[in-house]
Amino acid sequence: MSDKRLQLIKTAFKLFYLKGVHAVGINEILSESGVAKKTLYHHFSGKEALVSAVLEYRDQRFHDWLKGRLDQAKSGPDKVLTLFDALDDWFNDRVTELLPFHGCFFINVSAEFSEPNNPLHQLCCHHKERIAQLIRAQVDTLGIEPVAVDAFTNALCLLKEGAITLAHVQGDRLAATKAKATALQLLQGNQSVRD
Amino acid sequence: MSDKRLQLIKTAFKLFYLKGVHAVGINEILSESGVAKKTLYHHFSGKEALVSAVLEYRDQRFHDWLKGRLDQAKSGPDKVLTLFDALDDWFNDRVTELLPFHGCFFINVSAEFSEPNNPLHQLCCHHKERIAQLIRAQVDTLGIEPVAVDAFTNALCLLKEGAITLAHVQGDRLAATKAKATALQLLQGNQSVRD
DNA sequence: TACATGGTAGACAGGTCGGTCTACTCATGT
DNA sequence: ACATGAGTAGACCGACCTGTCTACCATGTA
Repeated sequence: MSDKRLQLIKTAFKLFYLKGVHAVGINEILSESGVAKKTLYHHFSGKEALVSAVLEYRDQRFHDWLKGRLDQAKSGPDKVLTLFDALDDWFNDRVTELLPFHGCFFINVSAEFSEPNNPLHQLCCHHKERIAQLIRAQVDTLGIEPVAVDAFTNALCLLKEGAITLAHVQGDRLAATKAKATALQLLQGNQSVRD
Repeated sequence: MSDKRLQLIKTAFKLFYLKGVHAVGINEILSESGVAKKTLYHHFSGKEALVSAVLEYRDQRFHDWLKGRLDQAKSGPDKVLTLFDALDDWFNDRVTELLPFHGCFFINVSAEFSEPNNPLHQLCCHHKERIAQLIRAQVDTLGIEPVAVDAFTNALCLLKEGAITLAHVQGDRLAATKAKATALQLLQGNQSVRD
């Protein structure tokens, strides 16, 4: 990957994430990154292709970060509860590699390109599916019945997205903590069924 | 409220909800609504004031609709589970007054105006708080301990927002059903503690 | 040496943006 | 009879948008 190309993607992400895609013009990205317009159109066919590349870039960064965090979890309930500790760090700007929290980039982009068959919207959907797979793998380690794995994975994904929304729209910095408490309650409920 | 003013708000909402605020120009709203530009600037000081009025309009409609649904619930667990039946109808376009589902308008607008101190963002936050109050009132009817009321209200809000996000970004039309199942599990967990 | 490649700076084109303004119509209340 | 206010149509302004293009500069390779 070319130097300038990456530079463009990083700058574009920073601005898109902060202000939204439609609110940021090509020229702003160029002046901020110090790259010439011709170079941009050498690497990307247009703005949409740049947005697409930015989505893939963020998908990779976010996925890697979360996988790293989940891999560190001790076996047992911690395998899933770590998810909410990671979210808590994200919401409260303790993860420098993700930049200051401004909601989920993919939810934000989905909001701007809300048609389900829009390619950018589909990239956002794909990201969410990858993250859900990551969570499912954690739930699998708990050793509960397959039906319960599905249900619990769904619940964790719902709580995760809910926490992101609360943290962003309502500025609720405790959202991850609340979600963790709910997840713990579900976990205990599951156990009592088994006992 | 003037006839033309309401017409502008309705048309603007339809377009903003479908395409996003930044993606829709004043001229499109005018030609779609058949209102003259001068009339728009007679009723609103600018585009931002129009967006603001649209947010208030949608807040009122959504709040009234949800309150109506929740009021119909039978006493007992149904008081809170009705919430997810209502969401299910919304996600699957069985609520004509809310227009075809394109996510939560307030989450979408928050994504485009993500600075917490932006007035439009704050209106979105205010809407979410009003809806949360509605839910809290339902939880109150369950007659559980005050501490549990807080926790359960938080959980329901998280599940609600999560369901909206899943339904929108991932196009998961079953999101409300999944959230309902999780809520039911929490409800049963709460009861087993009391027994 | 000759030439392709990736880069810079920035003028330019065609279009759209939000917003202002003029000139006109029409109903209503005094 | 007439002023007022709400409305229409649409020209116009300056700013900004995406995207193209020219002209030039390095650098590495055949």
